[in-house]
Parts: sequence; C-alpha cells; structure tokens
Amino acid sequence: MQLFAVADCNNFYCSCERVFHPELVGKPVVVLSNNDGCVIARSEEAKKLGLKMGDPFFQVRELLERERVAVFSSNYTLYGSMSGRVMSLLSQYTPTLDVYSIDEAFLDLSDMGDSSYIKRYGEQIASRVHKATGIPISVGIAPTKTLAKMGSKFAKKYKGYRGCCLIDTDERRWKALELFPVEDVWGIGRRIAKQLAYYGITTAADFARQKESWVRGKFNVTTVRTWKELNGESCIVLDDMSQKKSICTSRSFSGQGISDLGILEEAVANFAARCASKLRRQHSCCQGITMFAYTSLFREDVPPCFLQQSVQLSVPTQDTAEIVRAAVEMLHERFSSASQMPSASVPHLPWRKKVDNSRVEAGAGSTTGYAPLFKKAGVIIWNITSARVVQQDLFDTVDRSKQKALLEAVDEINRRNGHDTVRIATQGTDVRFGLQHEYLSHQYTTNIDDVIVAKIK
DNA sequence: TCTGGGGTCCTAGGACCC
DNA sequence: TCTGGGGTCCTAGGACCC
Repeated sequence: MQLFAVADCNNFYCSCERVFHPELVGKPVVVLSNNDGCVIARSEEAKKLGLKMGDPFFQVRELLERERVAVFSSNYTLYGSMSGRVMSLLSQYTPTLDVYSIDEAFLDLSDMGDSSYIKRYGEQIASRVHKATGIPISVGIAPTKTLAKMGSKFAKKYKGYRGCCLIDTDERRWKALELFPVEDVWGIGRRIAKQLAYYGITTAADFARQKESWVRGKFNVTTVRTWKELNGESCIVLDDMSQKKSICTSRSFSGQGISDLGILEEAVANFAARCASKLRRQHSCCQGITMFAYTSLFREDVPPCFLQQSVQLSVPTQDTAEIVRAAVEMLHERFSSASQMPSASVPHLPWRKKVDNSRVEAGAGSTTGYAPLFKKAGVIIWNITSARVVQQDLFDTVDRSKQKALLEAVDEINRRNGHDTVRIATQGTDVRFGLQHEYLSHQYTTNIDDVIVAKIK
C-alpha cells in the first residue's frame, strides 16, 4: 500500500531556542524576523496569549514584557544546523526522504507493514527525533501527502497520539475530514477558503464531498489536486527542491533606511555575492539578474520610490564578480534615472503587501532634492541552468576555465575561514547596512566558542 | 520610530509566427 | 465595405507554501 509520512517540527524556531534554554519549556517563547521586525515563530503558550504570526514587534512589545515572554532574534545558522540533525535522523527511517522545508520532510513508507506496525513505527520516529535532538515533532501518515499533513496536525494537537496520527482507512479518513477546518487544508489558502465559505463549505469533509466537475469549474487544477488527495488519490509530486529555479537575497534595513548610494551599493553587492555563492553551492549558473530597492511600504509621510531593473547575460555565469558588477551597474543606472520613472510603473516584485500605485512617484534625484530613504533592497537571479552544460557565446571575452579555478579557490578559502573572508571590494570591509538583532542567541552547534560546556562534579 | 525572507506553480493575455 | 485561423512563447499577476 502506498503510504506517505510527513514529519513536522513543532514551532521549530522556538523549539531550537528551547533546546539550549531548557528552562523555557512550558513557557511562552517567540522568535523575531530579521531586524527584530515581527513575530515569526511562537510557542504554544505564546499562541495562547493571542500573539499572531507576523505581528510587528513594536506593537506587541508591551504584551511580551507584561507576560514575560522569552524573545529571540532569528538565528538561522542555529536553525539550519538543527534542521540538518533532524533530517539526518529521519533519513534513517525511509528509502526516500523529501526535505520540504527547514522544519518539514516527507518519508515514503509504502509497503512497510500493517496498520499497527506503521503506527508504532511513526511513534518511534517521533520519540527518537525528540530524544536525539531535543526537537519535538509530529508525524502524520496517510495514502496521500495532503492527508498526511492533516494527520500531523492531529498528532500535534492531541497528546494521545504519542506523536503520530495514522489515517489509513476510509472510516478514519472521513472522521478526520469532518473534524478538520477546510482553511487548514494544505493547498487551501485564505482566498480559496473565503470562496468556499461563501458556498457553505467549512470542513474538509464538505469540500471532499463536492463533485470534481464543480471544483474544476470554480478553481484551477491545483485545487482539483488537493480535492483528489483528500479523497485518497495521491497526485501531488514534489520535484527536487534542492535545485532552485530562482534565488533571492534581500533585506530590510534597520531604522529609517538608507539614502546614501555608497551604502546601498555595498548592500546590493553583498546580496549579489550571496546569490552567487548559493548558486555555486547547487552547481548552477544563471543568466538573469534583477536588482531592486524600495522605500517603506508603510510610511505615508515620505514619497515612495521603487527601483528595479533586470538584465540577461549572453553567457550563463556563476561568477561572483560578474553578478555583483551587473547588480551594481543596474543600481547606479536606476538610482540616477529614478526621477524619470513613470509613476504608474510599479514593477512586479515578490513583496507581500499590495502596493498603492497612486502613491508611487519620482524618487532619487527628483526635484525635491532629497534622496529617498530605501528601506529594503535585494537581488534575484533566475534563468538557472546546470553548470555542467553551459552554452558558450561566440564573442565571449572571458576565459571561463581560469574563472572557474579562481572561484573554486575562493569558495574553498571561504569555506575554511568563514564566508566573505575573500570578497569583492564593492562589498565593503565593514557592514554599513547593519541589521538589528538585539536578542540573538549563540551559535551553539556551529561555533566552537559557543558550544555549551558541561561540568561534572 | 519600529512592519521578514524566502520559494513554487498556474493562468490569461499579448506578441509573434506561418 | 469586407479584416482568418491556428499555434507557441513570454510575462505579469495571483494564488499557494514554509
């Protein structure tokens, strides 16, 4: 029988912090985003206090202090390392592990035994991971990934499941569907949930009982797949998530933002270099490069300004220098010509808030004489292909084999001595676009100086 | 004053081709 | 005056995920 398990780490970032602060188990904990901007992870106790995902820190600060909530800045080095430990353990329980995100992975458990065996197997995975890493996880097992995700939510909610909920029979499936709000189904977001509610569909069972033709008519194929999966037909295939098709490095700047071209240039150079490094780590080249920078989306009192430009190189590259140069050139070009930017042309960018076009006006170098305060900038690389097969350009002037040797040497030095030990001059020597992280925990698992020392008396 | 940082897929419509 | 039919590719935007 085809069976999938999903292993989901409970409140992952909070759990990571608790591993090294065991006194916080059972207490409310939150983790903040970059720049200590908003709440991005909450322990169960913190959720009960009414804290929401994405709450701006400054708005909930008083509540956090009053309720004595433990607050941490995000420590991605620590979380990445802890994730590696969890994934490594999970891989021992399945022939194929699909790592879906930093805190979540799918295991193929097809044809591994009968119901009671599988249930115990899942419980064992959960307890082993918790014991070995300190991270509590919830396991859901079912004939489809969507149902498995549903199972993991039950396993997380009810202690009686001992960390694992198995949904293998039709009876169990319908029972679970009845109890499950449709908006919590994997693949049903806010928009679709709202439309479903209009038709009186509120539980996963309501949705699963609809006719396929109705679902197909009202929504797109993605939603039809979700419907099928709820009805026990497995049809969601995860392709190789390790090979990214686009890579983005972006940051918000702390405080008011940045108006100085020199500092902005350093920031963009660093983002581009980071993209290039991620690109090489997955043995790829890119041809498309996009640079963007924009002012605060929240401030009404200053004129907004959006800079964006893309370029397509003639030869795919993975060279830091080349990508940095392209990004910085685009920044200069846009920064100086920003005043000519037509007001209606807000570019499509991966930001999350709807932008009011009417507010977009001339920015840098405009008649007001003030350079805009850029609050966020970033670099995206796309058109990504394997580094093994690169289409050459007849008129290429670069010695690609020399370049490759240089990059390998640089990567090796940086791997041994820490990233950016060797870097492009434009990246600067000290980071002038500093980030806020007032509540940062230590690099307990990746920095020898931060390793906790146990004394035996 | 202070509001994250990544990704994916699907679709409609326009450009362009014969 | 009358203004085809069929196809592909690209892109922006919308939806979703963690």
